[in-house]
Amino acid sequence: MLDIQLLRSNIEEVAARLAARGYTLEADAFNSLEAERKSLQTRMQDLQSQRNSSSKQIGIAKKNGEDVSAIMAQVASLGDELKAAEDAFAAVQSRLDNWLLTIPNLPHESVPAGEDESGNVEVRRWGTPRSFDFDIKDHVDVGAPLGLDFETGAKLSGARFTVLRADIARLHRALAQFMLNTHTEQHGYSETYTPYIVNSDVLYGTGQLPKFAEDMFRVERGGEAAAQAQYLISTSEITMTNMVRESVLKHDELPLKFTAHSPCFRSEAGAYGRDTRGLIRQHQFDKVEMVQIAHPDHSFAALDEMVGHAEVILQQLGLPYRVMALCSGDMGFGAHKTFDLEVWLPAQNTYREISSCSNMGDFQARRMMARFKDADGKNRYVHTLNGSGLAVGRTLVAVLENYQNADGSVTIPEVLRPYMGGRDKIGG
RNA sequence: GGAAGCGUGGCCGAGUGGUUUAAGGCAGCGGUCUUGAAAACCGCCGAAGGUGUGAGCCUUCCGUGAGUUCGAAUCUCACCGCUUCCGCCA
Repeated sequence: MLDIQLLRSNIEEVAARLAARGYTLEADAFNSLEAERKSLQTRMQDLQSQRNSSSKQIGIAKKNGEDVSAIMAQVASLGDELKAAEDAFAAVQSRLDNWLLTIPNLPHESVPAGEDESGNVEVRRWGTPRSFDFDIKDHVDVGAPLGLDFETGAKLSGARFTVLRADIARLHRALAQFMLNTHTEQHGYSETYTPYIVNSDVLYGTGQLPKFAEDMFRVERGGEAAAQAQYLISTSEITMTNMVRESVLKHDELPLKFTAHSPCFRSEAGAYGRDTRGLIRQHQFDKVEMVQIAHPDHSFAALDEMVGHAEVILQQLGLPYRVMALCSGDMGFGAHKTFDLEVWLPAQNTYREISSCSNMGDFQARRMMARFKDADGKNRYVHTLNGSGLAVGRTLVAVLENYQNADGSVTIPEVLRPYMGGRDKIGG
């Protein structure tokens, strides 16, 4: 959520910055709604003030045994008038709030201008794609004999669901374990296990609601009608970030650094026909996520650090990648600044997104009322950051493709061997 | 699933219809004293919002939401959460 003060004082500049990400801010509509809010709020508070002082007079008079009928008569009509004023104000305020919740975050000034992913800027590359002396397969064909079973996944749950068996299942687990251990033991994150089902409030906090309900899976309890809608998490960013909602942290406990390995559930409503082959785009996939709750002065340093943490995973796995600075038109709804990591997939002969690390600024904090008490004693909004470190399914894809051998086996990257019973390859 | 109890500021906790402007304590901050610290003493000390150049003034908030009332932390209803006991259960 944007700072409403900024909209009041400088809506033209806000509109210009949002235009860079393809969002049209209706400035006139805001200004008239805001004018309405102002007069209604002033009137309501004025009436409340009258009621309070009259009621106090009645209390005092009664205590002194005086006649109160004169004041009572004076107050009689106030009730209805006040109720009407309160209702009118609440209606306008709620329209204003609901509208504010649909406005995306402002891109940071360092974000390159651009309309879509073609405007993203490569920051650096690491590693050299391997050259193969045999005809390579994609991960679907490499994985099938090793236990990557799309057919059974579809039988159980439909398209975009997968069963992993045997060595593939273990390799998948090994990847997640390796990532989690690296972030907790070397990068200072605190391991977290969180609910996979959350209340809708929480999704307003991180920005999935109200705009992106169609991307989520909504769940119902058996038997009774749900008191409140609940959803499967689409990333553990949601739960880890919301852990600090509605709280005031101490400035010296920042930054908080959380990591979790969790499944992620996405309806992929807008993705019909895209990435239908293989593991790239699933309704259910695992991800090791990093979240930082940072002091505003340090959030950009934290973002660089977090990108580095994700890079360490790729480097240790020996997977070539590049770092992309997302342009204004390609960033997510709540992002202030985003770097994507794209891993080399030889069968597609291209780099594909495997991690996305964002500084959300105070956008989520304002929605969540997540604050900290600064050294000067003032409460301020924290900055929130999140990043994949990494998407486990896509990392599995990258390992299968980059480490495939002519005989159909797959070499296990050295760092994973302790998690694989010491073996150096699977299959073949 | 059944029963009972409870929900008040960062924390503990008083308050059961009206000068409550939420007592008191702890923690925190500033000061006096001290070589320094502790102790003692003095003072400050919830949040969100509106309005104003400003000092300030005003509104809202006692789990959430409705209701009763001139007036609600306090009364009524619903919901949420927590605790304890019983039942069931990985």
